[in-house]
Amino acid sequence: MAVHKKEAFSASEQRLADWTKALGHPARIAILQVLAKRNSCICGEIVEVLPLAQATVSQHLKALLEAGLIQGTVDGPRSCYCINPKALAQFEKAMSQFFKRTQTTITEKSSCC
Amino acid sequence: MAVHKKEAFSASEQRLADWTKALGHPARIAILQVLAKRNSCICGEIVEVLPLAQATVSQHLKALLEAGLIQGTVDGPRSCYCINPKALAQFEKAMSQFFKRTQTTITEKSSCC
DNA sequence: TTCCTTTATCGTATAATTACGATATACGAT
DNA sequence: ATCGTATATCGTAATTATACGATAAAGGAA
Repeated sequence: MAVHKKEAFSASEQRLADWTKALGHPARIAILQVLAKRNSCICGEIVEVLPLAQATVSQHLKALLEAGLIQGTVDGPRSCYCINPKALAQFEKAMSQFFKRTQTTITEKSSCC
Repeated sequence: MAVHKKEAFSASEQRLADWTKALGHPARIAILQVLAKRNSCICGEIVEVLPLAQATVSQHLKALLEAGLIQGTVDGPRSCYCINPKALAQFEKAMSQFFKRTQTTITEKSSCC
């Protein structure tokens, strides 16, 4: 019983799904916004701002790292995270293509339900 | 042990998270693209196109419905789904605001990691 | 009415997610 | 060398997601 069939979809679909999945939690959205606002690589400050325990924030940071949306150097008590501008730009491009594909052909009257 | 703390975040963060979460699976991305391409309310055709069982596709459709990204009238063997253009437009707007907030202040040189 | 087709739902199994406390780790400061 | 602070990881528990077969339900055709 293969519980995940990601492999059966196209690479671009998988990539977009990975990015949107990483965004699919309000805490991770909030983290990205905090990182962008400060424009620096704080970490403990994130914990102070979010209504979550330190261990949980660390997990969310890991998820964002694995999705490539943030960068980080993790050494000891001096962890440093920041936005990955290149990945975000690619993500934005993929999303705009997705919206273009799903919206342009649909008009108000053609939606039948 | 509250396993979900969504309530602790802002409404706009929750809304964006709900939408991106709904997009966070390649099957659901594929479904939206098929619905957009056909511009009509097929349903069984989706099952033929996707590498998933009918029951699984139905579950994904339900998730997209609950997120509001598609519309559907479900009566008997004549289910009818289609894109929800209004929701997609709102989603697109929220995403572009998100990217604006997270990207404009970050330049290549300011990413410190 | 009786079949057939289509689709949703139920039941179930497995895996992943979310969350937190406790602990380990790693570095700077004393 | 020891202490303190910051952060990642471990262990754990509860919830949700993913997937599918089997079944129910609902309508059209014979």
